[in-house]
Amino acid sequence: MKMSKMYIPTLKETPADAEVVSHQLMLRAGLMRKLTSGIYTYLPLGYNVIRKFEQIVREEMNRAGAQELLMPALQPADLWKESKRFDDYGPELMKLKDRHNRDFCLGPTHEEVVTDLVRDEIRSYKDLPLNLYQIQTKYRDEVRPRFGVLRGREFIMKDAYSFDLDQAGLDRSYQAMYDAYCKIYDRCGLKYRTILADSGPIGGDDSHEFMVLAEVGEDTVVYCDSCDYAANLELAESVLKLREIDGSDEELSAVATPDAKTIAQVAEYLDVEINQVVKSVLYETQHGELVLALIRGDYEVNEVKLANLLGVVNLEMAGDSVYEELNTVKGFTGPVNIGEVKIVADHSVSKIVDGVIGANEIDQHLIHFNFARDLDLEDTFDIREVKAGEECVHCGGELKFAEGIEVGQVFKLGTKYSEAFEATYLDEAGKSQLMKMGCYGIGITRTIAAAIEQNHDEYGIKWPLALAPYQVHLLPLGKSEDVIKKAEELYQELTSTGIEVLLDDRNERAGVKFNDADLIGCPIRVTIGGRSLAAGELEVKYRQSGKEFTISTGNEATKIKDLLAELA
RNA sequence: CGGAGCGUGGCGCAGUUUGGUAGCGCACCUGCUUUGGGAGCAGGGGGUCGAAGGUUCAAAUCCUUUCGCUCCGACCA
Repeated sequence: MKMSKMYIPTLKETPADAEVVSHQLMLRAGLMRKLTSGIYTYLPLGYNVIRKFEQIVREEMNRAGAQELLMPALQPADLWKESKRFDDYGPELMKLKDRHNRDFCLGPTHEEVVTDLVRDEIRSYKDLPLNLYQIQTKYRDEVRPRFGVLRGREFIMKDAYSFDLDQAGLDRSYQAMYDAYCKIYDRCGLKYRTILADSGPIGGDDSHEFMVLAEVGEDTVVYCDSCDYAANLELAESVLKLREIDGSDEELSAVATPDAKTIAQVAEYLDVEINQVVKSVLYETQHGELVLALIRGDYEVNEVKLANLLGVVNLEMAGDSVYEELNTVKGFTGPVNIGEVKIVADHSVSKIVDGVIGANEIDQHLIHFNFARDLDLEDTFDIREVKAGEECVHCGGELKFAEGIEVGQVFKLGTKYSEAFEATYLDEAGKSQLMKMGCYGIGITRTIAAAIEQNHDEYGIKWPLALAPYQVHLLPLGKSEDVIKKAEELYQELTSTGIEVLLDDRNERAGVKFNDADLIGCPIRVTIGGRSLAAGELEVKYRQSGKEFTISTGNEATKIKDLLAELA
């Protein structure tokens, strides 16, 4: 493509409202422009990159036996009510009404639509397994869109859905998708890690996330430095060190703790270790159920673990009215005499024999708390948030934290949706069976941003070859006829052999061309200058490594083709 | 949804405290010169100062309301 004819509005200055590098560079390199918060127009160059990535995704999905289709983005609410997700999905679901006041939503994902399709069309075990996918614009009414395309309200996603006869089939489909995802990210030259994940409101059993490690990751990845254990912080586990305390056998008794509302203040006031104080956190589920979570003072409650344990989707810290209702006081809440509240205790409090708890009265705590004696609870659970430096449950190694951008996720859904939608088939015995489902997503636009986060320098983007909008950037310098003629010839020759070339035929000074080339970041830059051309040479620079060298004129196209093959 | 900040030509910003006829850099147009890392000189075009209402002889500036955007948090893939 000739730059003089292509719309590539590069920016010299960094846009003020872009915070992260990928966002800044996507604007600066002329890949996209913002329409409104979290919603972007993809310009020719950016759309080029998107198509590149989509093509890789398509190839690997097809190779793995999936079939592409296209489902509607606009969906009737009835379908979502059938799966209970019209409410469960919460405010993230972009809802709207038509002129007849009927409820609709814009799809953030397509389990409902695809299951509805398949239940009507698939009747026999002979039709399974089936894996359908699409690449489509998705919608999520984000609370806070940010980081450019990393967290948008409208974004492009590849989503696939598998339907199998039984668990063994689902396991095979899942593995096939997992393997395909690895190939996709490998081909893009991305450094990633797969981690165990929480399945969130989508539901299901097994799930892995594909995380691109970067500086601005939104998710915290917990990984072991000596084995391959890695998990989302929301699910991560670690070895719990219980502290054996020789406690007295004294009865619970109230003590005054004026103004001591935090664990640290209580511990200091009473002169006890923080891990003798029991933290009591009051939550309210989406169904209005009240839950008091107990955890040792030196730990934090992991709300995702707690929500999963309770089997709820939404969990919020209780509001002031709840404290009034229960006749207790924020900062002095405790599990004894708390009233109509479900109590969930973390393993970390199970051995406490001389602990401190809130007394449910202002400026009062209870001491000599003995967990086993004073509470009638059958069990304790893991609702504890892992901290960096703790021990790995698999090998005893040290757990570390890293930031990651989630670019893909695979789920085993099981029968959650086939049950809700009665998606069944007749087996060989003529008996009706529920299909086993899986779903698999890749954030297309998000992956592009992640690739930039991982491949850039102070001058611009350094595209991995597979994602580059053009493989070769040709820079003729000056107005000499020889230079222009050579550039035109080389451009034609390379293009005709299928190489993607961007020719900077603009009437610009050398500095402008060099800077734009660095910014746009094509893997190979070929400079054609008056002097070097007269000397029978073309100059080559690799954007990724910075390596510079010259090639002699004559058969340049072949030579450049060889260089590309080397880079691949 | 809480907290903070910002809306002034296409972009980046100053001007707002102390009201007095809207400015700078980049970009754009014309001409001349220049031509290997974001050129120089000269000339030129372009702005309902986010919107609405109010105070005033006079409002970008003061007051009220409202909309939008960004960041932090909560939340989330």
